[in-house]
Amino acid sequence: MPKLWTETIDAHRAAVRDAALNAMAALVAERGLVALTMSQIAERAGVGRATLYKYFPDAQAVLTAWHERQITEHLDRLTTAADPAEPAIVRLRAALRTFAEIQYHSARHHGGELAALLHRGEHVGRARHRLREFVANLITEAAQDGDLRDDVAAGELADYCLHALTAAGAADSHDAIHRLVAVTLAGLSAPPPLP
Amino acid sequence: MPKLWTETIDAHRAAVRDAALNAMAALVAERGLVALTMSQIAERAGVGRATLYKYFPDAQAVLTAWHERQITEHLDRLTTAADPAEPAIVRLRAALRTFAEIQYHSARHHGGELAALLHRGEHVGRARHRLREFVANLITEAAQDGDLRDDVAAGELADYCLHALTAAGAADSHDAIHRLVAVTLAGLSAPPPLP
DNA sequence: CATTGCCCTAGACACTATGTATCGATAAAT
DNA sequence: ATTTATCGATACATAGTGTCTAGGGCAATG
Repeated sequence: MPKLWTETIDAHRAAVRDAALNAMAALVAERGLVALTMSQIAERAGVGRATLYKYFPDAQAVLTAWHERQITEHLDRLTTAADPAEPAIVRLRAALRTFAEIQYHSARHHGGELAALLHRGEHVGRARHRLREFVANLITEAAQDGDLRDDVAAGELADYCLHALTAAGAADSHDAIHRLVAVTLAGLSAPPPLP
Repeated sequence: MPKLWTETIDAHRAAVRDAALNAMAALVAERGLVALTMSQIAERAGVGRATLYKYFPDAQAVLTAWHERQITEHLDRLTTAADPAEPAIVRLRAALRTFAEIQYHSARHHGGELAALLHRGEHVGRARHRLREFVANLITEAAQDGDLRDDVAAGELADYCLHALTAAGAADSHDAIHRLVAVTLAGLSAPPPLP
């Protein structure tokens, strides 16, 4: 069984990697992005500084990896947020609500800077793109059902949704989140009155 | 006339300060936020490193000052975007359109990281708050005219608007910006159908 | 025109962070 | 028990930080 070998090794590597990402998030939350250093990440993660360099080449790479992990995790929660048997508009509503909740908690646990960068910036790449496509597909489906406007491309509407819902980070209550989701959905569902 | 003295001194200080902020923006755009250093800012701004420390205590302070300058500048453009004689809904539309244009250009000139942080984060403070209040007032007025929904607080709607329109940074054309503004306004104007 | 203040530049300093290389130690797999 | 791979520690040259001091430039006074 050569499997066991790589399995435990990989498990350890994953643990160290996770510790580094968590340490990074905590440091940014309390000291800001600009002051982020490899030394502090290593110390906070309980790992040798030289060892950390074997996992990430620099602080920017740690930040990028954290982004990737967060967005992947968010995507998992979104995809399991709704029963696949429901109509698209219901699944969309559930996904958007979940996304808003994530933003709400994310803005509180990590600092504002991390939350702000989470769903922007080119370096995020693949995971960010999958998130956008997931929402865009739901929108396309719902539009085919006649539940949403179809005069704007689904991709553009998905961008609109994801950005609008980041306002949940500034919400001051759970009810405010629900109102925000309702307003955002109104932008999607209302057909244009008269050009 | 001791006035002349302070006038030219202040003019010089403002020039150095501006050069530092511009240098900072350029550096972040091409090297990223994490790699921002006082040395590079000073060099790029054509100013002694020790001198820069008399203007800003650290790199974070330069970043914050840049934010403040940008948002103040944006607010000026928004307030002059519409004829005060027009009804509130027209002024709101003009302001939102202007804001979207700003986001579009901002995302291209400065890197994604700076644009992402621009309208988030607590350290921005006063200017950010004024921007929010300006939009909130327009929304309140328009709601009183019966042109907008009044079932959600104007402040929450203002947050929704400003976040939704940051999607303009990802737009790929001028027409896309117009569609985004229309969708965002639809979220504001549509009264809830039936709870 | 010389003087006075102010501010800037430049250089130096001690300290911390970076990135890399090497070492013995540790722990898993054969 | 031996091999293999990683780890922590240490070391080192380079770069960034924050502060201080000395010297120069320039506008406003006398």
